[in-house]
Amino acid sequence: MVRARPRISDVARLAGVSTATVSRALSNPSMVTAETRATVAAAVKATGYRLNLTARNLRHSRTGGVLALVPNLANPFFSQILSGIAGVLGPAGYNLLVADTRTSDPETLLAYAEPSRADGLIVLDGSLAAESLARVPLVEACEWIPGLQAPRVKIDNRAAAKLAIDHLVGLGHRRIGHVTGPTQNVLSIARLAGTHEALAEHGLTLPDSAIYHGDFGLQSGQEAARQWLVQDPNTRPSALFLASDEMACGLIGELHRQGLQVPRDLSVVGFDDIELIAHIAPPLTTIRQPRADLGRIAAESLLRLLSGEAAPEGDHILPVELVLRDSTAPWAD
Amino acid sequence: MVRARPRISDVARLAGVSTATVSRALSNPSMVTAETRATVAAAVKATGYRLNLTARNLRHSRTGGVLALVPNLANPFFSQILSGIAGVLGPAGYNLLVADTRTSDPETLLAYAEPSRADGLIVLDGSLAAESLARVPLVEACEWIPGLQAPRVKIDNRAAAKLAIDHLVGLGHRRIGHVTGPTQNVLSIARLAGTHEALAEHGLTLPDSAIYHGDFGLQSGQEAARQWLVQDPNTRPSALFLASDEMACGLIGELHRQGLQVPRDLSVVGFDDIELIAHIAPPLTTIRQPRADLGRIAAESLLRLLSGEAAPEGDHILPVELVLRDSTAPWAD
DNA sequence: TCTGCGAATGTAATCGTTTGCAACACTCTT
DNA sequence: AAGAGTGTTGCAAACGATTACATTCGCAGA
Repeated sequence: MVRARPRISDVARLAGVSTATVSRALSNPSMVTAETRATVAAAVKATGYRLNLTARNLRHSRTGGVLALVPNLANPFFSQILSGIAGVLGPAGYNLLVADTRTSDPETLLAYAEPSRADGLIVLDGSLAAESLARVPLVEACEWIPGLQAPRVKIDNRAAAKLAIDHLVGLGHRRIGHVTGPTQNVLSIARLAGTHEALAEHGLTLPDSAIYHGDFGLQSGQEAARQWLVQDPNTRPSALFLASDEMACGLIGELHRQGLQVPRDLSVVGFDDIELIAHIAPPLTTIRQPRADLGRIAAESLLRLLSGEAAPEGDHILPVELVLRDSTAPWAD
Repeated sequence: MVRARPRISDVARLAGVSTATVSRALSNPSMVTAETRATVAAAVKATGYRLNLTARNLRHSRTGGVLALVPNLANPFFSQILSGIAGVLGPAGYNLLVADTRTSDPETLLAYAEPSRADGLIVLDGSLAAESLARVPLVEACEWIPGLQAPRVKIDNRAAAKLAIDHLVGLGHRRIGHVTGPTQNVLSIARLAGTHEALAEHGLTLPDSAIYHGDFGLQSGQEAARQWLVQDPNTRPSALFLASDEMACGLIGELHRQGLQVPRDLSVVGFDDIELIAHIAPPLTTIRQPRADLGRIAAESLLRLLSGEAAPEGDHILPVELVLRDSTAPWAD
């Protein structure tokens, strides 16, 4: 004999008051007498009543959800960011929805910008079309969409590149190469530009032969290693700055397999400081991004936006840090 | 001059039909004439109408969302599972909500089992209380909650342990140790039991001194290494089976730092086959779990459950596989 | 005694869909 | 010509909350 889920009117009947009073007692307690409050509370307990969020959301014209658009859910890089986001959203009473922008077909993707699905968006993919996202409150995190006007939470990728390059130059390296991310990616572009700039400041250049095109993934790091291996040992880079730790892992793994040692034969600087790379051999020198903070701050910004506050002026830039480990070594030609 | 979002009645007025007809034309096209269908479609386009999901969900008494309860969102292990889940849910028209069970306070957590928040649950955390989840359609994936009656998608952890142990015994190892996960964790328990069993089949035992208590994390692998290092080299294990790859990384990293070599000084078998460990030095021999499949199948099972199908009989067991790499070597005492 | 006021509560409209039922227009039998 | 059957549409009642507005009541002040 299961009876349906109790509604507010069941509570009201039992408490001997109107539904309006129950509603007020629950969501705006100061509007009712302490006595009624107690009566209602008792009735709630007796009926096992639980608020129906869908109904409330309909009435309030909101959804209670925030959608994170992630380029690739399977990529561990995003898990910490999501964790940061979840940590803020949960306590604030919002649901965290996630969607993978790479594996969704464009039509579905368009439906995400749909205000009846989520109250706001956290966009982690810089390759989405600006116009399809124009209508919804959103913030961009990590990556950003050129031409899209929205609060951005990011790091200074150029400054980060400079940290890496300065470190390598300081160790005596003169032939320094760069392994990029996907060609169109805003991060790849910024990091490559930063590399160029930083090298120029030291009177060095980045020849095309020292630019290896990757895609942030392990395989492409491996591929970069292969390209490097067949270059002339006397002119190829003695140090590489890679746009992701994953690629650095792939690269180092391949070099090892070919009998070469890092940092003896090649110094390597990664990017991201993902957890594992502190424990591999050799522990990787890298640029640390505060991933959880990125998520946290993006979520906080979005909440402010949703609560009607004006969008902040400039971008929110988080500090990066060079983490020195054992994958770089002095070099003398 | 922004006008409010168009509703179904706006479309109806423009098309010269009733809201009922519009609704049917959109969600049940075969019920209306091709002609009306066209008229409605034109009106939809003209008004820019988009269905309000909250209203539909209220009417249908559903939420359109599925909630994944993840023990630790920051742990990359779960990202592939989530990816598998997302790949199924998206096309099926469900939103994927995620929540971190570790960082949520118990009260919030209880609210998750709330049917007005999600239509169903995918539980990835075996440490939750069975009674709080009794009411909602759910499936358990990877981990499971003892005493909770629900479809389970998992691997055979004992058989997996046996694969690892058989491999090590085959290489000549006789003193084989195990690094566990968190003590209470169902996976830890199963893997430890499997290790015991498999060793017994070979006439070997697992003394307490060869059991190292970890928590799946990198640090605890490091800690296990330290414990192993101070044991008598003549009696301590010559091979270790670890309940996670992360711990194996932590362990190997620490051994390297102390000047020991894997697999020369110690053979190591991990668990999970997370992506990176194929590229570290040495590439790790491990048990592969089909993580994306776990997520995919869990999501599919839940969808079946939600569509009213009866729950399947037994658990859904996915195959594991021993992936041979270079972290294990023959041993002769 | 009467008026005015504020606090607590009730009434009923509303949020935007879906859908059971009824109405209607046909066609086809008999 | 009446009745049955079929296919299309409209009416209006849900779904379950919130809230503007109305009402009631008690009490202070004139």
